[in-house]
Amino acid sequence: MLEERGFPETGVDEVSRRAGVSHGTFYTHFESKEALLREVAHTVVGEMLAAILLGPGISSDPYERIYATNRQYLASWRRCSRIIRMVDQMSGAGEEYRQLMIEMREVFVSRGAEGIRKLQDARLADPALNPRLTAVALGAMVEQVAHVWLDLGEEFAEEEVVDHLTRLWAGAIGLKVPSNHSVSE
Amino acid sequence: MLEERGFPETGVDEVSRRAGVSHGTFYTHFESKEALLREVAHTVVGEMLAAILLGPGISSDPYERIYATNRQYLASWRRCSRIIRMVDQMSGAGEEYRQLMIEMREVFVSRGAEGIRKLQDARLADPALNPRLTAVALGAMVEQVAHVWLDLGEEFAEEEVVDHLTRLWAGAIGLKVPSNHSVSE
Amino acid sequence: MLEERGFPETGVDEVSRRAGVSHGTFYTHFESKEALLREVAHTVVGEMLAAILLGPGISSDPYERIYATNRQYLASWRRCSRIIRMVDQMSGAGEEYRQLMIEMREVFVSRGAEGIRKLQDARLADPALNPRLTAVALGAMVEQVAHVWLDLGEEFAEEEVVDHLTRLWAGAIGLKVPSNHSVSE
Amino acid sequence: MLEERGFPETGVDEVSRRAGVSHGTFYTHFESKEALLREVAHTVVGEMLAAILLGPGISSDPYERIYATNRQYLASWRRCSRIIRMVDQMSGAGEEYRQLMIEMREVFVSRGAEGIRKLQDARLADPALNPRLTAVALGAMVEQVAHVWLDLGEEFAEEEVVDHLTRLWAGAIGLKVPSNHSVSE
DNA sequence: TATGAATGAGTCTTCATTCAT
DNA sequence: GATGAATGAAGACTCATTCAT
Repeated sequence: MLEERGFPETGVDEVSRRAGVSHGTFYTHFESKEALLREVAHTVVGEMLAAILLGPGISSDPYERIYATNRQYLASWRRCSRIIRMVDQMSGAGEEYRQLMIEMREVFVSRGAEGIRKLQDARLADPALNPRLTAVALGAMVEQVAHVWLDLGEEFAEEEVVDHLTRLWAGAIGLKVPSNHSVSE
Repeated sequence: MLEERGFPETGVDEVSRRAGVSHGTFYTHFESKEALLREVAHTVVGEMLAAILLGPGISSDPYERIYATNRQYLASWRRCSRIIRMVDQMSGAGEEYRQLMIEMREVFVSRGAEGIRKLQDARLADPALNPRLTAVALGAMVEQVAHVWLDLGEEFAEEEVVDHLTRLWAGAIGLKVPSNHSVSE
Repeated sequence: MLEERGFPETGVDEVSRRAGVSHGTFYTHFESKEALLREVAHTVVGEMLAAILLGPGISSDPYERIYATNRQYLASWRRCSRIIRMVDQMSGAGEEYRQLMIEMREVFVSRGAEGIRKLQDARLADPALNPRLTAVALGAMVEQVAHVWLDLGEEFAEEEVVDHLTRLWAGAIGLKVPSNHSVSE
Repeated sequence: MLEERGFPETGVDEVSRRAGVSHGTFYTHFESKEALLREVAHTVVGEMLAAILLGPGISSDPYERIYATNRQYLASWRRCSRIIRMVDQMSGAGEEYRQLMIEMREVFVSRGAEGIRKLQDARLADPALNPRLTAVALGAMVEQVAHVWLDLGEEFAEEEVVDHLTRLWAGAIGLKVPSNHSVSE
């Protein structure tokens, strides 16, 4: 319910009530309201990372891999978006949260950068691109599309979203889109 | 200071103190705390829109235009990011703010989609792309890069960021990057 | 509008607005909000007294006189009730208002007592009654009936109310109700 | 202390302080400041009603019964007057309070009217009187005398007040005062 | 360990009053 | 004299936190 009303707007009473305990009991489990967010944040970020890091070598085809990762990411985001964004919001207020966001993003970015670098080495991607900056930008694209699509109600079919994100990503780094990949997957 | 601590965490007292007036005076100017955010939000969104809508026909070269728009956007974002993101945060709580975000995004998205459609008509962009979804995705990329770069402290040179965003955007839609645009420019 | 919302609930702004001046101007006319009530109270009490003291020797028939006075009182009350009751309310808070109520009542009571004494002397009223206490009680009856009837919405015809008050008053002091006074009069 | 300063002038802080708890605790017991008045009002009205409805068949002599009821009423009023009048004051502002007053009065009035009707049927009271209007008027007399005497400081002996109220009431309805009831009783 | 009454700092808001124009 | 922006004390109410049971 943190994800529904935001951290400052969510009261300890409400949290406790939904957990089926008295608000007094809350403090046997968490040192403070902030400690709750800390815990939740770490848990969710962990889940997010785990989800992404799992689906690795489904395929050796670069395009397939990008596609699989994007699909994965969107699925994870659907579950975690509210909390992640809440932590992102808090990053304006507490350095701890800023670090948490940076850490989380770092995993995605470094994986993405590594992948791009390999494609460049294999002459499959534009060698002029800064791998890290490119990974940041394309990761940002996927993340923000997830938000706009899932949270702000842009109406697209999931297939179409994943397909486009992958095409755009591939096109952006100069990876030729294989002719056998159609919009309908 | 709204942008520093977030809306719920910022007290009317603090706003007033920084404005050098008593908290009573606050209510001479704003009907309520919410009215302040409303006013600020509309103002900032207006500025954002104005800034973007200005720089039009700088060039007829599609790549140049994308480049100019990205530069423009980043400059605007630098001034407004905190407020825009605050409104975005609030969009989870109040429909009004959600609408504001949607409206603002709509302007960017529809302009972008229109541009993409024209490029497709001119055979300069991949005709298989859904113009709107593409505009959403690439707009999201620019927006989120601005956030990650400016707010979360990824260290890149501004030139490099603008250059890459433009390359990626161009590549994504299949616009061939003219040879005379280099990363070091 | 004091009479509509009560003294504590009526703001200086509201008073000023209705008077068509700025709230700043209020203080050129009244020293304070309390001064306003003081002034209004004195004025209204004055009107009330004036109204009653006017209609004197309409008739020499005691019953007629009681009747005329009751009718008079009800008419005055209709205009002043809210303010009078407000002052009565305030009498719990400020001695000044208590005095005002006492003064006002004193005029009615002493007139009433005087009338009763005369009737006793003329053997027309029960000589066992304490004139003052009787005047207090019967005055209280009229006053409170006015309130219950006019303010709390008991549904009676005005004629009937005046008639009954007079009958009751007359009967209470042992004044024989002349046979030619009917309820329908 | 509500009774001392009136509802609008009494702060939650003051109530809490006198109750020996913090103002925060107030809201553990009452949902709002208004809820306090509501509760107090209902309680007091209940007490008032209970007190009156108790003393029933002390005697079968009509005069005695009127006397007993008046004494009873005055005693109850002494304890409740301030709160009752506060509710009466509030009846100008909130319909709920107006209803409360009307309900309370209704009990007294209907009982009084019933009594008068019986006396009329028994040829002991003036048959020309409207029982309800008469009950309203005489009830109003008792109520307001209680206020003037107890709250505004008219100096009378309690015995004398009860005695006179009874005489006046009896005389008003044409009930012959038995010779064995003296003023000094 | 669980509870929930109690706490009190803190929040938004109102309003009588002042004062420079 | 009239104005209305500014003031700040005060009000009702919230809520994270504590603690006796």
